[in-house]
Amino acid sequence: MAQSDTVDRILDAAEVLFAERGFSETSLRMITSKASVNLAAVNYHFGSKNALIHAVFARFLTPFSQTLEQAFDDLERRCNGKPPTLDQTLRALTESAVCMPQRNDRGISIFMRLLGLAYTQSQGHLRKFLEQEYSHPFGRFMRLLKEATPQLTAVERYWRIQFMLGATAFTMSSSDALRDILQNKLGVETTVQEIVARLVPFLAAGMQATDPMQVAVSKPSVA
Amino acid sequence: MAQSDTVDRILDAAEVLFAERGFSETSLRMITSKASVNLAAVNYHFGSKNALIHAVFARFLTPFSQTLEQAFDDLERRCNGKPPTLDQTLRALTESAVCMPQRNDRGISIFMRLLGLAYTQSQGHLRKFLEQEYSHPFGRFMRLLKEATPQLTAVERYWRIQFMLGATAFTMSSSDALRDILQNKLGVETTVQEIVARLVPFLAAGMQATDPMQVAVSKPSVA
DNA sequence: CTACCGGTCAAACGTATGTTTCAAACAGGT
DNA sequence: ACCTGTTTGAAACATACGTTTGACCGGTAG
Repeated sequence: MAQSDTVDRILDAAEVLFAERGFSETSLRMITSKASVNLAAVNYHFGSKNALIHAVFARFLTPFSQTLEQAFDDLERRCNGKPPTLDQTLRALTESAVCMPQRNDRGISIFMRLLGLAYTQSQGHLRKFLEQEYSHPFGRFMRLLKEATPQLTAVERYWRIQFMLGATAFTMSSSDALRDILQNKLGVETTVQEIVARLVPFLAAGMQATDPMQVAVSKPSVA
Repeated sequence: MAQSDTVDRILDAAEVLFAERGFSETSLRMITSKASVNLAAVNYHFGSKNALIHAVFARFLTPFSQTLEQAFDDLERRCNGKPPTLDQTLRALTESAVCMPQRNDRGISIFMRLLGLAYTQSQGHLRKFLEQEYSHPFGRFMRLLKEATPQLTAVERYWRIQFMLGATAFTMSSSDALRDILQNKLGVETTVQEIVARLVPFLAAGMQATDPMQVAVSKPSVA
């Protein structure tokens, strides 16, 4: 305990509380009291609440983006030259997320929810931070998606990617609550791995649905 | 102007600001100054900020749920006895939403985003309010979905409904921004009706994907 | 021993929030 | 015109927030 584990205690507490309650609804006083550190420690070590939020994301996202880039490298090498399929691309992403070394068993669940919140809550500073820090793996994922769905027009693909993002971010951002509901209503336990295993086929099927606009062009009066 | 349009001005302003910034991030002072009414008017007319949030939802959701129930009535009458298909059920929902009398053209977009926030932001009071106020049409929609997808287990169907909700709420909530991006990048105009026309086949395809868990049971070692 | 320095602590700061107060303005019925 | 209940107005209220301050502690180097 020679040099402060204060920083880690703050990050641990902040990560959990942010995931449970959102960013604005979580005060520094809640965080510091959960972490059993002094209130001033946050501003001393991180500078501001926003910087703390960035640090929480960076602690997970930096190793994750490295894992992901490597997974993409492996995937492209295995396909030597040919573009990977949609299913392969989605699995590379989800498996990189699931297989990250976790601090605890709820780690992946917590972080999925944080990512969902990042998209949902209007925290301009956070989106800017994520964009300029992690644009490379994100752009690469987009390129793979494009190559995996050559049958789609650019416009149709654009919208379907939004649909995928939405289903993912939304589900993950409330996955704890949803899991509880499921447990109460149907008495079923669910892991994040299971949710992801269910989500990927749903997304892949949606991405590969026949283009309604193309159908409309070729068979304009179909029921 | 005999009896206060203050109430409506507050609701109009609150609806827009909540959709743009979320609930906690929107103060009563922002709302009252945008609405050009006195700060105290909110607590006078609604009682509290939470009650104002409820009123914003009720103003849209009450007529919508009536329209929806009627659309379900029509649908079931047309199918006399046989359960409606998934596609029919989804269209009944989306068309009821799109055809609601709008206060302005962005009305549907604003409200989709609010629904998304209601699910996402941890506002216990809101979820409780929505559940006990609109459980009937919601339960009816769920029953129709169940009858339209008899091949799914209850658990799988539950999650896929969440995925659908997510894709819809997310896309609709930011459809204005997304439409602008699309126009700038690809020079394409898009209407809300078109987005819905693209969304429904995506959702239907996702809902009808083969169940990954069933596959895993019957062919455990499939690639 | 002294001087320093990274770190912690209790306390305070300024600001913004939701809510309350109470007097003034207004409407409609008689 | 005069009440009566309803609606607005400006100001204050108490509270919670993020941030800053300055004293204090425990090593380590000069």
